[in-house]
Amino acid sequence: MPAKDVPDIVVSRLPLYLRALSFLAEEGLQVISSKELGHKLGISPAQIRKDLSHFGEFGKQGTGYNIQYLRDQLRRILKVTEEREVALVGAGDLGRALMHYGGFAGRGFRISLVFDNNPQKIGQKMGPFEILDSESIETIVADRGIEIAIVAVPAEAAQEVVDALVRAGVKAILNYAPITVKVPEGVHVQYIDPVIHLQRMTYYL
Amino acid sequence: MPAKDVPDIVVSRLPLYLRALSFLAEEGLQVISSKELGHKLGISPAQIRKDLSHFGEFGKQGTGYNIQYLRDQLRRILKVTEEREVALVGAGDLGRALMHYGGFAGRGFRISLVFDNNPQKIGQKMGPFEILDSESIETIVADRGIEIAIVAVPAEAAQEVVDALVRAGVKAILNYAPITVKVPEGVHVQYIDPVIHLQRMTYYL
DNA sequence: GCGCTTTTGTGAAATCTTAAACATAATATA
DNA sequence: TATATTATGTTTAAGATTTCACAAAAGCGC
Repeated sequence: MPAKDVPDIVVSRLPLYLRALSFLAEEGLQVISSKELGHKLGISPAQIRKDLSHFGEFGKQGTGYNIQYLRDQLRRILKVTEEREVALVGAGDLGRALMHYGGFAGRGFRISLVFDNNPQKIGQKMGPFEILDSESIETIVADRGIEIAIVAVPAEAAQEVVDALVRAGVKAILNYAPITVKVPEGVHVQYIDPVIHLQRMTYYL
Repeated sequence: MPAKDVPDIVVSRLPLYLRALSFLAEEGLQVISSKELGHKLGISPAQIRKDLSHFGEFGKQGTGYNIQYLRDQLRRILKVTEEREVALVGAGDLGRALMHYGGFAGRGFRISLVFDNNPQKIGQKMGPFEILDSESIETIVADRGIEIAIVAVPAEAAQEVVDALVRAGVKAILNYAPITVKVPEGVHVQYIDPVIHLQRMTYYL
């Protein structure tokens, strides 16, 4: 359905292009060349053109790319044309910050369920949602047909939560817990651990 | 001082090794082979051995790696043997979550300054710190000799904040704002944008 | 219309990265 | 002590990714 065989590393850059194009469209700009876009992103123009060429021909020679058109094409390719429901597990400080984060809307995602295993929190409100018992992840997430989840629980609980999400049919997991989790083939995991990112820079200090 | 010419991509994996080894050390384990470690991390044993070989010989044939020893060596290589001070800019929900995050201690970092530009917030306490005026980033961060900063402000403010941090002498920036920023040669930036990570997975759904 | 400039899409070349394979060394077994 | 097993560090090969370079197309000015 998508394309035949696009390298993962190419796919991983598309969201960066989309983010920049959305920003440029907001600014009211119409057209941008691979050279200009590359300059903004710190990526070579050739790489941008090559990446996009995996999916079709979106530019016009001598002119560049129509910003709105390319943005829409990237949204289609990345399948974020409609807002997708996301289940959030973990109602701690990080969970709350994610809940209140205004940046999901308009970029393809909407948190629509929140779970926690703390009896003190279950039943309470967080934002517009009632915090649900983590025990019910399997049934509720499956019922709603939710495919995407964010895990914001301590490391000790993460694998267990991920297992429940996988059983519920979740196919994409954004894991904030500082641990590598095991998932079956076909389930995707992305990791966010600020310490890992910081340590990637201290080497160069 | 570090090594002659280690590829960035190799350096980027070292923190993952360190994280796993610290966890194993906590568990009381003594020794691990590249095969076992690779299995835990989803990385090939050959790659782990190759990566480590850039920095020296840390293992013993027939046995594997001494966990504590290799952990200590990685801490040394990544220069996180002592806790480093980090300046946090942005005292919103995310900033608060980072402030309260217990995961920095013991992994080489300690937030020790918090800035915001909101007059309502300046002077208030957040955790153990008084929120300082963003206007004073340049002087205070420079005075303290802080080299690392976390940017947790809206996209519109990010470049301006980054510029101030760079002028203050910061060399490593973890940017949570959903925008690519410009920095001079020699300043390192890592990005965390949950939407980017989510969009890297929706392609495969 | 005609040259001049710009910029795309792409095949080929260059570079970088990963995986495979193996000699060597350490340990365990008997 | 000899033999079998395990696992490293490194060399070599394979594979993946990026860069280069250029033909073709589109717009602009005159």
